[in-house]
Amino acid sequence: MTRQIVTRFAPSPTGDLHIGGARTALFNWLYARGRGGKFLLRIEDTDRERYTPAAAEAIVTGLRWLGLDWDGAAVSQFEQRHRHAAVAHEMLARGTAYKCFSTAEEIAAFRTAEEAAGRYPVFQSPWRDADPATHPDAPFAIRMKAPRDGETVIMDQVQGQVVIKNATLDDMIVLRSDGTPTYMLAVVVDDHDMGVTHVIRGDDHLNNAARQQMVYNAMDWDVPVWAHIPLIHGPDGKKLSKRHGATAVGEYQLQGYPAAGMRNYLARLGWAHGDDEFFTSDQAKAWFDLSGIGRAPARLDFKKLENISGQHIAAAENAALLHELEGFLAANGQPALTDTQRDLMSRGLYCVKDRAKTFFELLDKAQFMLARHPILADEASAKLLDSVSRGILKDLTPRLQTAQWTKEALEVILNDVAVRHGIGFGKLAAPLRAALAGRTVTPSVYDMMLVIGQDETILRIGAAAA
RNA sequence: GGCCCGUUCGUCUAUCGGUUAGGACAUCUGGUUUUCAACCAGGCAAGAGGGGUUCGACUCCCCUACGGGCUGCCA
Repeated sequence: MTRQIVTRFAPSPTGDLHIGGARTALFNWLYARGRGGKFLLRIEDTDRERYTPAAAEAIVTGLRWLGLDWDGAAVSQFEQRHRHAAVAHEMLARGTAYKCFSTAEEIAAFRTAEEAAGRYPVFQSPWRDADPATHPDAPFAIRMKAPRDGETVIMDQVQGQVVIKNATLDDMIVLRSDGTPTYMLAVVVDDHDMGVTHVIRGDDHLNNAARQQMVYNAMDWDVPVWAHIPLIHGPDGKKLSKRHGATAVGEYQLQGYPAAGMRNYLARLGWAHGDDEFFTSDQAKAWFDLSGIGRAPARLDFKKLENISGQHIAAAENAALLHELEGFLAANGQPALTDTQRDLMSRGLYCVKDRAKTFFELLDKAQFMLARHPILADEASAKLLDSVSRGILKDLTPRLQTAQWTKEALEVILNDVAVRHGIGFGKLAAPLRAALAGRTVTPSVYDMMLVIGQDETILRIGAAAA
């Protein structure tokens, strides 16, 4: 029996959940969930100067919206600091780490001097092999005693075999002079303690993996499976930043993208399963594999996001779609739907959902269900309600009053009225659309009449024809 | 500067030595239509450059160019 797969998402809470981070979380989630494994969440909050509870909360909110559920409670890395320190001291005891009394100022001075001389060597602590008897009674940092010769090989599921010469790596600090652990130590200890079997993260950590692997070795721990995925770039190919527009997942929710569409789009960024473009999360879980991840950074394409988003809105169950729409309204600080509106929407969603790419568009197309008579005609549709058209609408009204409210019966009536006035159906539909919705762009006039019902239809036509 | 990673249509990608280099989004043309969306038919469009290896390279190797990352007592 093979070990259960455990993945994790370990963001640092420095702001909102970044779109790149969201994709990393998605990949971890897909990998674990598709294999009956566990997906864990750990907040890397060891940098107390930058940490804010609001940022940690934003990450949780973002993941929840995306529908990426994690197992157990979120782990705070900061709370594990004593455990990290204990491991650092164990490394000391094992002789795989040593006390370094060089001060930050000394190291900085060394570096500036070397750079001024045109060199960029790694700092080598003079205390690496110092006799403990010579140790001063002063604060010290604990540095890992990294091998100086040979090379460290990372077997990466995405990048392949990556060889890094040990001479290019310095003895990294694992425990600061104030007794707090560094990130390099903390990740390894936490991942080990949490039983993480697969580390799937951005390739900005690829070089770090070599140093972290040294910590695993120093502690005789099993090295996890590495998978370093390329970062996401902006449409111009540069590193994604604020000027590219939305970088936080929360902004995508506010812009009206459904979570399922977001997951689908993000999954296709840097990963492919043959020619499949549109798929559900269940399919993605079944298909997702590390071997399908590309090695080149991907760019954001909002047009494609919109397209995928529209497909997911069209394919959604009405009840679920309505529920998510209400979440969208709440997130945007919009008033909640009234019972009447919700009722109309659940009956009429079918005729608007396949023509909307986002919830904004969906709401716009659904305007005829949200409004009550009298309908305010916008400028373009008001022009359609001239005296001739109003006359036709007046003529239509008595027929509607006695009509059986089915599409077939309404078709007979409208066609008949159009013929009697010697106009094409389009000429009749245009003012009718204006009367019913006050817009020039709406769903089919039949669908609108059937959804809002006979009474409301007659009231709206009456108001427009007056 | 050093080290590491990358480079197929505008974009996301398929291809895992032999294909007319495929699909999707976008875009263009035509059709359909009750407006919009959708839909149908079709078009445009790619292996960064240069060397090798091989009967044969998008695929393997090297160099160059370009892009990205790391190089902290940040994460």
